[in-house]
Amino acid sequence: MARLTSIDDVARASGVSTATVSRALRGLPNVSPATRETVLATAEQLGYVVSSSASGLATGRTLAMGVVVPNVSRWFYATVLEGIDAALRRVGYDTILFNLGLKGEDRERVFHRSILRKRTDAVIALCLDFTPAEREQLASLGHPTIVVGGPVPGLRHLGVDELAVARAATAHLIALGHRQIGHLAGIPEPGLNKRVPQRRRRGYELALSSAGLSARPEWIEPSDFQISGAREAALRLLRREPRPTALFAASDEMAIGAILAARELGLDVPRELSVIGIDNHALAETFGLTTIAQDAFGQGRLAAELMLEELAGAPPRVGQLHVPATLIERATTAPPASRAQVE
Amino acid sequence: MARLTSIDDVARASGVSTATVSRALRGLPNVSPATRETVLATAEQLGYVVSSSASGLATGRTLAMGVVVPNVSRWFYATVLEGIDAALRRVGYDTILFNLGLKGEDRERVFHRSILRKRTDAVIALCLDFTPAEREQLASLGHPTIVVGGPVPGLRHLGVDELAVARAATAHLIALGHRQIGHLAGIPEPGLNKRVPQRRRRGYELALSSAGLSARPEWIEPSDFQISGAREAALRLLRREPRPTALFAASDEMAIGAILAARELGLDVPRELSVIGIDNHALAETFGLTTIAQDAFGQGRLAAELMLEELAGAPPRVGQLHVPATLIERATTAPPASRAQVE
DNA sequence: GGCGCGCATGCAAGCGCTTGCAGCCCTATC
DNA sequence: GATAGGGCTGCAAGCGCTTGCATGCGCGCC
Repeated sequence: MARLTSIDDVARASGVSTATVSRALRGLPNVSPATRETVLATAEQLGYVVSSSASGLATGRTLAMGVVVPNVSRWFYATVLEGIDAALRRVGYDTILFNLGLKGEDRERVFHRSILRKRTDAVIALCLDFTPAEREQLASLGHPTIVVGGPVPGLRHLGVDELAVARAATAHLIALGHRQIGHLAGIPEPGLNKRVPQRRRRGYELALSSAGLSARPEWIEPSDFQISGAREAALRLLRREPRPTALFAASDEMAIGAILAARELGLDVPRELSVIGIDNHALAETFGLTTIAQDAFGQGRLAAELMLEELAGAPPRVGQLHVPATLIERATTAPPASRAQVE
Repeated sequence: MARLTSIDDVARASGVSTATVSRALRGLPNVSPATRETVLATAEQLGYVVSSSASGLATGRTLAMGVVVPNVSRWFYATVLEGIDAALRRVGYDTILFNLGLKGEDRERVFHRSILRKRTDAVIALCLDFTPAEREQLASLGHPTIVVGGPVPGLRHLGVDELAVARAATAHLIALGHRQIGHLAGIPEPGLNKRVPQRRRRGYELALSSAGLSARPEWIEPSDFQISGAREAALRLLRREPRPTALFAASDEMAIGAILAARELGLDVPRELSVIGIDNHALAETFGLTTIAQDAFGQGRLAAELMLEELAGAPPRVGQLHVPATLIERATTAPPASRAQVE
């Protein structure tokens, strides 16, 4: 592989010192307009690109952000990742992906301090479950860190208020007149943040009890956060009698699973069964799904911007950062059919 | 930020030179077992991690692979990305993500030679459409490059044989006895490889003509590769009379859109309409979808391994690399209902 | 007309690591 | 008991860039 053109080549070709080239290229002051222009032109002509290793070594900055994700195929992670990358790309930062894998076989490699450090200026972690050792390593990394998606004790966190979101979803069903409300609950998946399904379930229970209702255990059916698993869970739940008139699913993918299940059972949504989810997943609109929307892309972007600000010297904002979530009413929720008779 | 521990710290603490530390840590020969053990222990104790900038500068290797993707939220890209990352992670390589975005607003930033070079040892690009200038930049990058997913003239490519896959899918429908076969065709999306939808459609046409059938223009309905768009396209197609008895969708997501559309129209799948897709998407099983499966994860892994081999000095394998695809029969295809009567 | 100041530029010392080369010691060989 | 050879180790020169400091120039000011 031929030697790439270095700053010396540019310096020689434009008849100035490397120091001047460096300053000119980075837009630093104290470079005459004429010189700057010459340098820029020669650099362009020579196809010069700064070596990130060399400049990283000299400055101590890598201009790269580590992003730790459990996987990249689920909507939330993929979308947050895109938000992060977009924000970083704007300012010339690179995204270094650390895909832990759901099965977690790579966790140790990432966390055994071998990777996160020295290659990134900051780290954004998505909604993972961390062991105390991992948490400590993240915290002691010596550079800004934030978790997006699910609260992790001891680490700064950015995301929706899971409890409030779940309450709002359930409350919407209650407000429509439903009294028999089931819940497709998330299960704690290995490696993923356990708090998210827990809080969503707790929010459901709180909303019910606030309305003087109580959760019937047989109307709470757990499954993973996937469409297929939720479909099966919903089939189990809906085959039981009596059947709830509405279902709060812990995520849109689960809600879609519920809709599929309902169709298979010949139940009309929303006449015979209302369904609400959380997320505003890409497919939510296709299914006409009523949901509590969260802006995953925006969360990613915000997290990245926070990190960049801190790297630029801004004082760290501590504590939990809650981003808003809003109800989007579509076609899967309606007053219970029975209600018309009751009234 | 406190200075991180450097190789000098380890050297001093273990009473040897930095050269020896470097050799010991990297498992190089000519280090006595005793010394190596001491060094390893002190390094561990001090929490030493090599600075990728410094070692990158010294060796000319960054130990990072650039991965250029159009987006990360579609199944194929996400899955290939996971395959790549898994293969890289195994050998300590990092994945640097370049998310172009479908709208392509960041393309220039990536391609204006400012990013790809000097930070990565090799580049894997996913199924994108490149301008001639971009192709040239990729080719002249001076390090190994490969495209996964769709053939790009002038660049090495790895993926299924699109034409053959589409023929196989269509041929399966023909073999079942279908004579009226429609096609949910992909449209060339901005920034994405146009050849993929084109070849899939061409394969469909070839399969038909091989069987003495001809494609009826009104049975070919184009849409994007998403569930929602395909659903609408399928609704349009299926509302027309006469209606085909089978549909070959250019991807599983499109096939799922078709299934949703059929259900909405009250058509029984597969009795009144057979549907076949391509991919074996994560949702294919949930929908009982018959499909031609391609191993996206494996393609990513293979691409990464090829790049790693070449970086290790192996001679580059040139030419197109076709990976296998296999028919998976599930529940959305069956002989046409009319056939029983005909026979 | 001399002095001081500020701007543009260059010099050179790192940043932390790798690696060719040289040196040392210890063992095997004759 | 020399000698050669090999295994360990250290020295030091970079890798390509950034940046504090010094230099030199031209200008405005008194």
